[in-house]
Amino acid sequence: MAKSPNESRAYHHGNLKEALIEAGRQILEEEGLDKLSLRGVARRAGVSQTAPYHHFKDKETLLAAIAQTGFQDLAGAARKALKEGKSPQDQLDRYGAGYVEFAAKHPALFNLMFSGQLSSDKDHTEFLETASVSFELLRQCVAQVLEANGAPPNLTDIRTLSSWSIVHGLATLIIDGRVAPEDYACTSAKDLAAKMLGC
Amino acid sequence: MAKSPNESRAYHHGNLKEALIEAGRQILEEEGLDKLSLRGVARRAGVSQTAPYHHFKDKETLLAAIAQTGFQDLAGAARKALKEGKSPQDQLDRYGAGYVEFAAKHPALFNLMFSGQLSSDKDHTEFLETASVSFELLRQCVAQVLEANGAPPNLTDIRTLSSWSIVHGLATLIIDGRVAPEDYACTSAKDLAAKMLGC
DNA sequence: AAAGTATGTTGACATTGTTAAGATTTGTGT
DNA sequence: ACACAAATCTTAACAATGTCAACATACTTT
Repeated sequence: MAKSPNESRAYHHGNLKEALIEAGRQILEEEGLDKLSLRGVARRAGVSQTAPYHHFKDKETLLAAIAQTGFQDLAGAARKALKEGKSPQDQLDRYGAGYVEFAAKHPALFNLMFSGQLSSDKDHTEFLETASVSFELLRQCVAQVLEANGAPPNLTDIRTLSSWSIVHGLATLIIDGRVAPEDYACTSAKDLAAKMLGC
Repeated sequence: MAKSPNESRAYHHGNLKEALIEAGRQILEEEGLDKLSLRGVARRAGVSQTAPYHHFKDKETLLAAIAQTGFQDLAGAARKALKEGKSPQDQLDRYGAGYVEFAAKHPALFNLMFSGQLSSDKDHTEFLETASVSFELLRQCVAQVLEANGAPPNLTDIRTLSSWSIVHGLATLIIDGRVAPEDYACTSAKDLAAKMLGC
């Protein structure tokens, strides 16, 4: 019933869907979004040009699936930050640094994740749910910081947005080449994030 | 020697270069970046498919020129904020609100301006200079706020980056559909920016 | 007016996203 | 086991796009 990755080449290809997502993500990270073509993905996966259409409605749907894997990884980084943080504030700082670090390490993927073309037209409900996980974790983190500081909890919404904005803004500015960590006496995007959040 | 816009149709077309930029910006704002093709721009300008190549090296160069007009407008909004602000802090708040408002009103253009593809490979020096004007204005603004608060001026760099990050982050989150002003009891992106900056 | 340059057009090519039609493999009911 | 439907994959084809080459026309300079 479920796919059996052990049994080599169980079906025509095994599980092409995941192979296409993986191939697409590789091309994306190696060559950028504009070099990512459906045909190129199929080529790397070793199948015909139109094979992907049996697993994805169109190119945008494949992109959404690739972006979804990015959101899963981003949520993983967030969970790690919350686990390793010594205090609510420390958790929040680690969250921000991890967020920016992720963006700097996967610029094309990060841009795709927040490209905005994936949320409007089509379905992508599953994609949107995955995308909201990191945000919910941030929200919990901010709520704890407010509680620890004795601040009213009705500030949670707007403070969460503030925190998200500042780390997301820094991440995009670095990715797009508008800000270089070296200009701020920092050796990495993560360092710059920590420095900025510490002000 | 110089072009004479008065004399109607002075040359073959008058000044195709600016017409192409204008046509491109229209298509960009009406239909989005993925619908913006060189051929489409040429079509709207009423010229042949390859006419743009006599004014722009390639599509990316045209996009850079379009983005440059966006940075000019953004700098105009910034200047207006600095002129109308009653105090350094008020200037800074108006700058942020204007920044987000501009992004919300020109989402596709704003995304293009910060797409990051325009700064790496090619020349685009003129484009980069124009792009840095808004940033310099923000820097002056932040410096005045610090001075008014008696804070040390060596914080200017990092504080400017913080301010830029938070408004830029909010702008992109709104543009990409990750944040809706209505979810924060705001009627516009500008209002949400003001609300957030006031915390 | 001649020559040269700037600007514009037509034609062509490779690449891309996508659809249509057909072939092959897998699962299902008997 | 076997026929049949569903899933999966392939080839062929189409329109659209970015770009180049070759050619034509308009303007400038002398």
